[in-house]
Amino acid sequence: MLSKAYEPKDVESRLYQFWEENGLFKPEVHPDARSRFSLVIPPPNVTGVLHMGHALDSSIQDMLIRWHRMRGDKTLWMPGMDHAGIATQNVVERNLREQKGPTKDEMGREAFVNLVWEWADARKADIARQFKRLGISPDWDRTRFTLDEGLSRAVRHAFAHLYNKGLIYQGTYIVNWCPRCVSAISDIETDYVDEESHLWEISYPLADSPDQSLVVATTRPETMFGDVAVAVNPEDPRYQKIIGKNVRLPLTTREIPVIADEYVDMAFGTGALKITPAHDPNDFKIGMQHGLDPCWVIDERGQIRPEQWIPQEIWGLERFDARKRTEAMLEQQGHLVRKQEHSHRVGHCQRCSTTIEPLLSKQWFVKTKPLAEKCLESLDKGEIKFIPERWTKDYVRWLTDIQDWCISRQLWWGHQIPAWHCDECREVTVAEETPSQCQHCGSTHLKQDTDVLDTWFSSGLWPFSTMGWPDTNAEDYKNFYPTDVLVTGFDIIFFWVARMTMFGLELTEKSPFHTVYIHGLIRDEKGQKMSKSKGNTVDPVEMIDEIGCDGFRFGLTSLITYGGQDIKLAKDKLEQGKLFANKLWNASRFVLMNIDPEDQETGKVDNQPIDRSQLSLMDQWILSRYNTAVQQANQLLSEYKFGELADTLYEFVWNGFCDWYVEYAKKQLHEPAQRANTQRILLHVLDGTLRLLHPVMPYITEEIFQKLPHRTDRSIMVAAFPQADEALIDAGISARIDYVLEAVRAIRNIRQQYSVPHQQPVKVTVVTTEPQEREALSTGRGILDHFVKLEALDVQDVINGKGHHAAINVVGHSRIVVPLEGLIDIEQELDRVRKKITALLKEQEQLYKMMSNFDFLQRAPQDVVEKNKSRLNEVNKQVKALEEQLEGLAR
RNA sequence: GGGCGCUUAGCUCAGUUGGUAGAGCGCCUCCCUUACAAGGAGGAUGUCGGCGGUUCGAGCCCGUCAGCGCCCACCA
Repeated sequence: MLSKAYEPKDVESRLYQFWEENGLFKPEVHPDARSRFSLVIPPPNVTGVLHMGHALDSSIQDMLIRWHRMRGDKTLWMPGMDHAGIATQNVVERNLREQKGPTKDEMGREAFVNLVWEWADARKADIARQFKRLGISPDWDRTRFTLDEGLSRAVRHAFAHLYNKGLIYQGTYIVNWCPRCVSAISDIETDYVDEESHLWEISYPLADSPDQSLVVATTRPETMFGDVAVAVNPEDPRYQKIIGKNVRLPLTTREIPVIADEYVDMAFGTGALKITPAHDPNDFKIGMQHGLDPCWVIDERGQIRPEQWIPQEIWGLERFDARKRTEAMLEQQGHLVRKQEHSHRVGHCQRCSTTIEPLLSKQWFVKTKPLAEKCLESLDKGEIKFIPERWTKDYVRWLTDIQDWCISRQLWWGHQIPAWHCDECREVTVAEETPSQCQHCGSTHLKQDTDVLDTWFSSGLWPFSTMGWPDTNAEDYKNFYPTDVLVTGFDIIFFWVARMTMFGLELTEKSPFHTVYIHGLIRDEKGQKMSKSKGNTVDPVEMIDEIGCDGFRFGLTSLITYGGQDIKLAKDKLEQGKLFANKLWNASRFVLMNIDPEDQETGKVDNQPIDRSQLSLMDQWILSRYNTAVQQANQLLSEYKFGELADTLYEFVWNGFCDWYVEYAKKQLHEPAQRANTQRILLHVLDGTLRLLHPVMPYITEEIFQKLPHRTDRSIMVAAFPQADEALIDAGISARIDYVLEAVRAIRNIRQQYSVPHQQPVKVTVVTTEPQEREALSTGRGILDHFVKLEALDVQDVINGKGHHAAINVVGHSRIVVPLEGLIDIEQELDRVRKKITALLKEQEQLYKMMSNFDFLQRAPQDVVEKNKSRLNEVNKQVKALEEQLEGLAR
């Protein structure tokens, strides 16, 4: 027997242990399956704690994997975590700083990396523990980490492959440089923010006639010492005469040429652009085209280099201090023509928010064009599709305009680049395993490149590196690659999804998955993005403690939209999930306590199939609705419509099974002829419903399932997912019974409206010319009788007779009429209604008064105003309804 | 500068082949009836953002405007 209320806590830990101990998360539960289904989890960063996004993401994946497992597929869900290079290194460095420990440079590379490992290992265990609270079912024994030996080998293999094909190269280009992380970062790790700044106009005197000058406009005066030219548009009439001449760089003695380049916009600033190739991507391009050598001003920590072409006053200054000093010096020497307000977009490091310094430096790059083309071809061939489809556009656009990907990072935590520099011939040897000698000159004096790879490089290999690749004979690789569906948020389509398809198609010649399911972002109740800095994050584990895993997951699932809209986290939705779990629990209690054990010893009950020749109308109705729900559930799952799935199941369980069938079953259980069959139907529908719900609500369904007397499976996880029995879906019966139930509602409404006591039977007249409705009423008489006590049921074509004091409701094509004479004291009822109207009118008056006061004061709190408004609305409507009632009574 | 999404009940949102507007919460009335008061029964509620068009018929298709939000882009 089930306890009176569902207690999630002990059930959850007990069952999770049961599942794990019985190896139910493993593919081997279906050793002989003909079809298979596999997923890889988007590996969470070891820096993080589980947030609502993970909860959503993994709940969706768990639904898919549980569903497929129940369908008998051989399923693998590969779990794991990401080393999150830059993020993790930053956190550990910060910890060191807070503990006033040694800096990483004082510790040295090896000791520091060991420390990070220690920290990461602790975090990994923590994250796995949190994940398990979600009730998800990946095969934990396979847990991978992007820095594991196997995955590292995959990284080296991939690097060598791409290098040998010319798809990885080393080059000197402008990269986004974070002076705080002291590393290059990629374009998409840079966030642009509009900032209020200034546009400085500076006069550069002509070298041959110092009394004339050329005025340039810049947002970064401190970089002027790196200028190697001033560019003007070749069409610009203002500057025709000075193209080719030299100007002198203020505050220095250097002279630089005035060049012509079409890139320059004549309308912007003064139409003269200073060219600083070392610190600006466009300037770099122009400089290259004009054969100008770059001239560095700012170093990798964002400080001014001590170089002879830079005024000594600003040596070693931080960039923004240098800007102020430069401005002051320019002003002092009369070179500052103007300083205007100017807003523009400035790049920031995604990890630490530091302003990016575009810096010319030597880095490793992936040549992305050929890889991206493969992705686009694959998309054209229909090998991959996005749900919702609209994300395809973003994916295509990004791949079409793709820039080469800077993959080297000047960090210590990550995959060290498998490239060795020869001390003698200066050439590079790239190899999967540490080479003993230089490929080019045979020298043994080799030094490995000190940089590590962008963390997304290893993530990009995730779907196959976790499966044993590059060993293409690895069991998992053979059995489970390519995977089926990738479930993630839109924020990492570029970072991750596109990198996986690029690498997958190049390295394995297969798309790593055929479907990408993109869900919305979880926002807080006000619709704001959740973030630690705003302090509006919600801890899913706390939520689960509060409302139980199943209720939480159900609530979350019902919020998922097929359109991938962002999700505003509404607490009451989750509460609703909790209530639903409770409802399911109690319905199950009812079923179980109404089953007669046939055999006292084993507790086994009547295990006979449902006798289809003995079905009552309600039996037929519930079986039809149940099988419809089954059909829909299968359909909705295959279409990834999870929100609709939750709605469908909720509606069926609550409004179909509990509200009507269980209530009617109470009667049928008392009829000896119907008792056994009713028990079988209750059990059958309950059993099927549990299976339908299991992918969404894993624990409670398992807990109840294990109490079912006739079950043969050891766990609901391996019980078959229901398939609809179409012979039992009967639209005609459904419609007729739905009509009868509508009639029940109408009669109840009338009874309540006129306060007819429940013991008192009523006479009902139904006026209808519809043959189906007539028929439904006659066959459904028993149902009507059970739900609303009837004295007489009369069906006719037209209202006959005097019908005074009749209450009328319209249902379908019928009018349901209950004569009130003899049922209630009309005078008394009239009096009661009149009194009520008077009271409401009084309240109405008060509310109006209050509202006009609000208007007058003009500063009432919005929520109070709204509450009043809606209350007023209510009152008005009630008054209207009561007046109508009054009219009916007086007739 | 391009692109995308959203606007439906007091609140949060569903609503795909165009065919009588839905759910949950909240609100009102009644009920502790042994599955469940974390419940039951009943009820009220909408110019589907504005305007125009296509259609026998538009929340849905087309055009346009407005408000909100997001993404992308090298203009110093």
